[in-house]
Amino acid sequence: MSTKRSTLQRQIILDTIKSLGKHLSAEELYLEIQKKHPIVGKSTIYRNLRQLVDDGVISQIVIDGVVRYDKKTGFHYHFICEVCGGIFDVEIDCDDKFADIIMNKYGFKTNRHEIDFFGVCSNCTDAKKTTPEEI
Amino acid sequence: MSTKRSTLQRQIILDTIKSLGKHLSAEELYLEIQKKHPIVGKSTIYRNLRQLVDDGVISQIVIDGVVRYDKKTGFHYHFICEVCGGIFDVEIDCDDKFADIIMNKYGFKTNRHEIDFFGVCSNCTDAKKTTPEEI
DNA sequence: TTTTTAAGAGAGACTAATTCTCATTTGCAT
DNA sequence: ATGCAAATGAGAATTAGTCTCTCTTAAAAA
Repeated sequence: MSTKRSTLQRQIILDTIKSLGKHLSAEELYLEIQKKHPIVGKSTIYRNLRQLVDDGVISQIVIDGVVRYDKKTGFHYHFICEVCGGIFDVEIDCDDKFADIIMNKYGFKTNRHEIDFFGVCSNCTDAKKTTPEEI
Repeated sequence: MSTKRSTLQRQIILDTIKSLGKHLSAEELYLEIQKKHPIVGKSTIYRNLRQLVDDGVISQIVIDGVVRYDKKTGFHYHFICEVCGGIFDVEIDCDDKFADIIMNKYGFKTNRHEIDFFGVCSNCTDAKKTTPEEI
């Protein structure tokens, strides 16, 4: 991690990301922070988001062309509900075989992968069940 | 597929995508087409790319925040080489268990997924082998 | 074939998201 | 306390893509 000074703004930004629901875009985060801390400018938010990603403190995901930030950095995937648009963290283990299969077939050395699953989340499935005629 | 008129421009765009190396961005495609067919305007390229994606003729991928177009539409994943930046189509079969695992753990119905693998392609691995002291 | 007409094209205005610039402020080492 | 590099804020610039509006043209109808 690079040498950083601790500023009020950076603290506010990080606190907001940690405390809030996940997967906000920069703009959403900006609006959220505006509510309680109008001191923090938009450039500062973009600048800090970039730094936090570079430092591996948070991670960046792109869903449907929109860049979003995720406080979760460890190993996980994402599930995007095509009905409500919700983005959910998914923790399943399918690490194992990929690297070997790809090495054997292509000679490529894989050190990381990302998976986005698309479908219908449980909330939306339940909602649908109550109005089956709409399906 | 929606009703479409066949125009010279659309043909040029589609031909260029089909004939060229894969995974160009809109801008790259525009520059490429400019070389041989300066008739085709940028709006037309964007408009047609969108239509072709909507019609399922080509597919759209986002790599490192950049939207790219892929003439391959069937089932496949992508491998991104972190050394040369190359994007390769990967065809491996790991469809099977995902949907069931996610349904059991989260109650989410998965109907599709995308995987991006990151690592070092064979070309770049070979290049490295010849200069091991740099690693 | 000519005529008609709506889809498509082209130029460039517009928009949204993000980065950059630069003058000002501020955390922190001395 | 002082100095200075790092960080901030405001807004300009950039980028990627969409929209608008007029002109052109593929192709259906006459």
